[in-house]
Amino acid sequence: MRPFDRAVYRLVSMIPRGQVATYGQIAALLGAPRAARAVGQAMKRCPAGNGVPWHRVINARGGVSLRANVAGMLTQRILLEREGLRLVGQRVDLHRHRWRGAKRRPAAAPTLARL
DNA sequence: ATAGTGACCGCGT
DNA sequence: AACGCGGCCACTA
Repeated sequence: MRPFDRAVYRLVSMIPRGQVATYGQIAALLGAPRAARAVGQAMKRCPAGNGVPWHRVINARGGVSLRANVAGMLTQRILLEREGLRLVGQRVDLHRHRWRGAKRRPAAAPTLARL
């Protein structure tokens, strides 16, 4: 398993029950604020039944993202509802449930480091 | 090493 | 408010 993937799973595992994080948020916490898509790919490859609360990762609009299997989307929504999240239509109320637990890392724009 | 891909994101119609 | 477009960057073939 790739280091990046592990880092993503480790972070996702810290999201408490009843709260959610966005792909971009996870990316930012990893120090790569522009790598939201990569986080999505990591989640896509997330092995099932490994204890990682994959359903707590949603997109910036509070919606469930899944291309391939529609069943997966429903599953995610059901899991979220089961955790008592307040849904506004098809979307999670981010203002209310966004995870604020992890500390930001020193930051210093990683994009600049690339120059 | 290079080119293609996408469970994203933010901004402009 | 909803939709489209282009940038992004880690991963894959």
